[in-house]
Amino acid sequence: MHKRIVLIDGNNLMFRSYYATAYTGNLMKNSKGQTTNALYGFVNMINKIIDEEKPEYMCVAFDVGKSFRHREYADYKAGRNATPEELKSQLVIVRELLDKMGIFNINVLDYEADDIIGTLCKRADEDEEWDALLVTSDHDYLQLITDVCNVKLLKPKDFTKYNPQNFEEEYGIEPIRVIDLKALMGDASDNIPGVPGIGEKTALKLLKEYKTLDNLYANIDNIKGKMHDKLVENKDSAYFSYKLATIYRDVPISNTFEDMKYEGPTDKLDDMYRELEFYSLIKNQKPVKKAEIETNLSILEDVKDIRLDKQIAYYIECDNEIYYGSNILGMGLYDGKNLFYVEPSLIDEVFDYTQETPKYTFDLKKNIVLLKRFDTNTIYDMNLVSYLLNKVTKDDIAIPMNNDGIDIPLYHDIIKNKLDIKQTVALKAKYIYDLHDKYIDDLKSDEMYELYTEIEHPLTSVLAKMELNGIRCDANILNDLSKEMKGHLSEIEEKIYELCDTKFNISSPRQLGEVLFEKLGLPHGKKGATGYKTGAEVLEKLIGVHPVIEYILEYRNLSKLESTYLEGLNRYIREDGKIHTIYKQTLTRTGRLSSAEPNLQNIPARDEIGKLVRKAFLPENQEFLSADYSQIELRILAHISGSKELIDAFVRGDDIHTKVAADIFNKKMEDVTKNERRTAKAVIFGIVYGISGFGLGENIGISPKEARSFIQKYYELYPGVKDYMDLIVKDAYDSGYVRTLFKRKRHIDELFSGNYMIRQGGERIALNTPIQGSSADIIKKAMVEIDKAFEVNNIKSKMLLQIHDELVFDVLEEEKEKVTDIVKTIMESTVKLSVPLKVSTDFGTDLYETK
DNA sequence: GATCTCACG
DNA sequence: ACGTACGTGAGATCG
Repeated sequence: MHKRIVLIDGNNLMFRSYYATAYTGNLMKNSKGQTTNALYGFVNMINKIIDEEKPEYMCVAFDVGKSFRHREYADYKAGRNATPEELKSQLVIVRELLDKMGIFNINVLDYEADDIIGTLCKRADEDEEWDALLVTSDHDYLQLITDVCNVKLLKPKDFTKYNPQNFEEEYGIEPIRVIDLKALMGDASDNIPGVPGIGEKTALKLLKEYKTLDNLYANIDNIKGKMHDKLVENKDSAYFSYKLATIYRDVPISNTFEDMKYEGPTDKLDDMYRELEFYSLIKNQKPVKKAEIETNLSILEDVKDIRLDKQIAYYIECDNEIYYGSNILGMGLYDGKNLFYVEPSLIDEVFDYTQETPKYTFDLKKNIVLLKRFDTNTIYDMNLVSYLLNKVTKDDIAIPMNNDGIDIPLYHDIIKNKLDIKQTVALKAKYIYDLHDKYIDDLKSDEMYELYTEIEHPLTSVLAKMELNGIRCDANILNDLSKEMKGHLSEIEEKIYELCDTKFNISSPRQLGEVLFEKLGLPHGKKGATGYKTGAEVLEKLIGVHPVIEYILEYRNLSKLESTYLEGLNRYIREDGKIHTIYKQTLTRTGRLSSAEPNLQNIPARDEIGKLVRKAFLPENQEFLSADYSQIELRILAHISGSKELIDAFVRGDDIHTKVAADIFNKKMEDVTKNERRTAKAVIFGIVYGISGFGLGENIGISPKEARSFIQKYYELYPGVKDYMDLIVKDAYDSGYVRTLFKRKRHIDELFSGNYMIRQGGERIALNTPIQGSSADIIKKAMVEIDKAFEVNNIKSKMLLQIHDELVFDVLEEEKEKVTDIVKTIMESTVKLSVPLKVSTDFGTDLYETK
């Protein structure tokens, strides 16, 4: 019976894990600031190996410092980037982690991990009793493959296992010839020179013919031409490379295989995971906690058992993430002393009884919609606060994933213990209660307490009203349009098949690409990850090249309309004839809202045919009122940059695009052409997004050079804007975050990425977030005030939709004037900037007519 | 579940 | 040499 040992290149797997996620710039960290991304990936890999191979013996080898190769060859591994500090610190911790996992790990001074593994492999080769399996992503190891010694090679997606047979099938050479292969082709990552001009393809071809490097040089005269000369010239380099690529197999290692027996993790492992905050990996929960929870929990029978002298926390669970119309499963309640489970039927009574008591919860908006009940004494919503504080939350759990140093059981412990709904909701209530003080302190010290109390918290009730109210949508109108569209679609479909002389699925980008660019041979642009790109941008350039293009564009246009808006929206019309969207208040990175199930913030508005969908949206009362901020983002840019020129233009009431066009093109405003205004508009938009000359050029169809000159001109004309851009980026680099007008904070980890592109992206985020986010702050504040004003003035009209810079109301005929006045006045004056805020309003009897 | 495409501000 | 505008949600296809 053979014994088998699994030998793992620890350095290699750690590097792999690190770089697998590091490029995004979002390095995973625990709450103490220790980077943990490589460790997390590493543990998962090790667990996978254990799971798949069930090893009885294991050894993980590491490099420490420089090896003998560095002495013999000064340039060895030269040109390699220094190991990042974030990885170095993890390479220290990983050893401790392996100890706790009960896995033998080793390093030997002067040698690299592959030498250690090579040596152990040699032992297995020479000892009848032993087999070995090597795990790495380094192809060098393939030279070690023998009948008893296989290699599990980590490829981009998964492991591939190699033995001598399947290796030879794939490469056409014996495993040991991997050394000869490296001698010829070299290895850029280790700075092994090889023979310049010979790559993998040629090297493999030569070795298939000559078997070995020695034999190749023995028959060098059989090779003709340039290759002959290259090989002769670089013979020394080839042999030197051969030496470098050879894994050394006589490292002094005193440990025996028996020392490397794997007997499962130690009981310290969970503590280590806890320290690293790898909660999902913790397996052995102590049942103690479960018992504690059970003894403390009681089912509420009499609401009078609830203590009212302090505050109480509650959490309500329902059976669907789309909470509108879902079923309440139960409520957890904690009064500072008692932990209750409340049956759904008793919830209302609890709110009646506790009316005067301050309450804390998580996701107040959901609660209001579920209960159709506004509790003015719910003064704290942990969901909103966690969002502002940038806490990690998970949707299905909806509780921050770490306990922030408060002495309560980790949420993960609850999950692992498979607590029932009663215990889960009760414990969630306790979390909300216990973390309250700390979170409020954090809000205050992070200067976002006011943002919370003045804007986000009151806004939740306003949004709940909007969701509960819903917007009327006429299914008949959608159906009629749908019928019409389907007719058009099948006509167009036939035309396309005819023109392409083949039937295929037009909605499949892949099939469409094949037909257009291979069958019809049309000129194609860039290829995407999986094939040709067939987006509207690409197709529009082909208009006129082939008649089918226009039909395809129309097909796309109509099928989008049909599936997303006509059929799509229809599914969301409820029994009351209305659509009730869910506004997500804790999702976007900038502070904007988002709308889902369905999304009512992207109803067609530009395209004439698409806009027809809007005819299905009808007021309950007489009319819709739409009020939208004109150029709010530019006004904010003017304000926060303090650009005198831009501020003056807005104060004068200039048409800003015309004004900028006049400045850029150096002419009077009245002489600006439509085209020039359009160009200026694109330049201004681009500035807000941090565009490049290339991007602007693409966008408006001019050369990058010309585009750059426009941007340059803009900076010269509005130096304040340029100064602001430089300053905000510098600030972001210094502090790691940016803020909006109301101090909403966004951390930008991308700025600290090793990847240039990601850093550039981070700079654009730094530029744009204060603008987009401040705009969100302003309209949110306006919404809160409008809601209050409606209440005070006993207005029956309703706020229905928010579309980032626009509000839509359902207005009673007799309130038209008053509502318009309230809305416009509040929106324009809720925040005083150094430029005026302008709001334009419009009425309509359906959404198509409005605006 | 990832990818592509397209709707909105 | 490379890649190139911010923030969203949703439907269809395909491995």
